[in-house]
Amino acid sequence: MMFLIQGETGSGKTTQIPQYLYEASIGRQGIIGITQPRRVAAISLAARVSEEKKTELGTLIGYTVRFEDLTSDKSKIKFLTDGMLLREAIGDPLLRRYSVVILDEAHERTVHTDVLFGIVKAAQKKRKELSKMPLKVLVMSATMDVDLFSQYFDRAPVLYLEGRQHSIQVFYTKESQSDYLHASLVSIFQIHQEAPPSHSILVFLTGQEEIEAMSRTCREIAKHLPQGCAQMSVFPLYASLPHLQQLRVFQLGQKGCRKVILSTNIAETSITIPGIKYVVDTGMVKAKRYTPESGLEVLAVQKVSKAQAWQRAGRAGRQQAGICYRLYTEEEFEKFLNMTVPEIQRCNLASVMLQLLALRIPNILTFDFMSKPSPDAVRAAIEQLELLGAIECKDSQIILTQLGKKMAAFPLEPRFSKAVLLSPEFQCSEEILTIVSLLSVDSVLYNPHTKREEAHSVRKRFISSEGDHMTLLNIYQAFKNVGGHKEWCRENFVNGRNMAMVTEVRCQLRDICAKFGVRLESSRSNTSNIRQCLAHALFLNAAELQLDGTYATLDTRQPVAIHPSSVLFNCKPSYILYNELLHTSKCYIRDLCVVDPEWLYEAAPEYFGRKLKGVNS
DNA sequence: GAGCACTGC
Repeated sequence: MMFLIQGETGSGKTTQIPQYLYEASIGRQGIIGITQPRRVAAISLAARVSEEKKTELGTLIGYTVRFEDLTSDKSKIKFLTDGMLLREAIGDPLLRRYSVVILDEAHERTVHTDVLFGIVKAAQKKRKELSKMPLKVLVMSATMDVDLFSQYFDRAPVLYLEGRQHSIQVFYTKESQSDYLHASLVSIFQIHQEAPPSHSILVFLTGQEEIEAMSRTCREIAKHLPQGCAQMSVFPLYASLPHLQQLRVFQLGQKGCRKVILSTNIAETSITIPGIKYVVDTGMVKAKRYTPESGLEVLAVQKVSKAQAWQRAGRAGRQQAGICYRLYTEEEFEKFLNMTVPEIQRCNLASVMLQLLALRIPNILTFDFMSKPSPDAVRAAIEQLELLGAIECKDSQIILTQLGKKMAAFPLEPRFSKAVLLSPEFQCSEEILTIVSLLSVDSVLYNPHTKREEAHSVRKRFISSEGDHMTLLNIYQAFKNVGGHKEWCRENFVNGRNMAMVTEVRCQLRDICAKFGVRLESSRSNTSNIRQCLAHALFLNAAELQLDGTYATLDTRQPVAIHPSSVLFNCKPSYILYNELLHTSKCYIRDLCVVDPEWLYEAAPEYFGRKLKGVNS
């Protein structure tokens, strides 16, 4: 059985449907699992349904997210992140514990949901063949892309639910706007002068810097408005804004004072702000794209999709009828893509391919994706995994190696799990675990731009001439030496929350290591072992100093520059590893580690032999 | 001499 449910936000589908299914005894033989793209959503939905059922959270209704499992043997309805269900599937590709799987928020098309589409489809078929308990699948989406879903799931029937969304009037500009920042300023103050101050305005912009600059401008203009005009409070909103400041958007506005929220697309899905009457949509978003041929990631401002524009407009009609001003013409809107390109077509696939192999998918090259990634991206991922020793390609068969099997067990990018598994050979597992943990969470470095100089000078004592990895390691070790004080974090411009996360991730990785009997030891004062180990795992991300003083990557000879945030910014080591290559205003490499070229050759002699030949010919 | 959108295991 397979159903698609299309229902707008507010239709109550996510909280009600699991309960109906449970009451109809469909959950008798197994669990009803409901996936969510975000942790907070999984947790809060479980809490809400549990309350409606008047049960204690974690008994009949529970949730599972990374680091937190609030379920018991009694749990029949379980909310979990899509990534978590994917992890579970690696241990049990048939998802035997589940009688129903509900993939919610499917329109968001996260990589995890996209892989799950294929997994549940295959599990359903396989369970039928084996005459096991049938798997019922429900896919829930808020947008009209259900046709694509229906087609993928063999023309599964679609149920349409009525929403409780209020009507929204949409206005376009008459003429194309060359400067969307200026256009949004004009719109904000026009609304401000015409509408009652209790009507809040939500403006969609592209990034932190733009939002901070616009906040300043708005506040400045608001100061000089004519007598009788209402006051205005401006709230910036973006993900890297400290949590407490994010929460300010939920405060009730002062009487007679207008709330203006300037936000990134975080307000599109993750954060719902009450009382929005007006939405101003610039039609722009900052998004990452990936080029498999060059391995280049590009972060650039681009046009939103139609679906995204509708999602934004919808934010105006949550509590009352709303109005959306689009700062582009209707003709321009018609040229927007219907849907945002799913993430699976915009990312490095190494992790995904490794997971598919761990899921024992017979042929990952022909895996039934709803939206197929490009053959180039698949090829690049396979190549990467082969170079890392995770897979072997024999007679057009791709086989997961013993190493690859272990790599797939870590919640890490393949190159990082490779570093962890190699670390015993270099007697530096403790240090590698720390470094990898530091790299897999948001930066622990806190750089408020008002105290930039101070942060810089305080951090000097941690700087290692061997690069950013070693500098981060120094910071972590200093943090541990003082017993992980909050006070210490404040004094040293370290983000305490992210540091706490590092500790949690490190514990999880340590547990997985223990399961595999990975020997854990410290290299003590020997740092070259650590860098050698990194070289053996990150050799695909190496750059070489050129005669003219610039850098080029060894992989594709892409010219790159050291990012100014690196401790190596003013240095010119001959060979460096980098964690990330991102094109913003230039091609920058970030998070660097000084290495010896011999280590690179040792790590992958054949590969570097090939690369050298390429240079000479 | 930059300034990175957003998630997740």
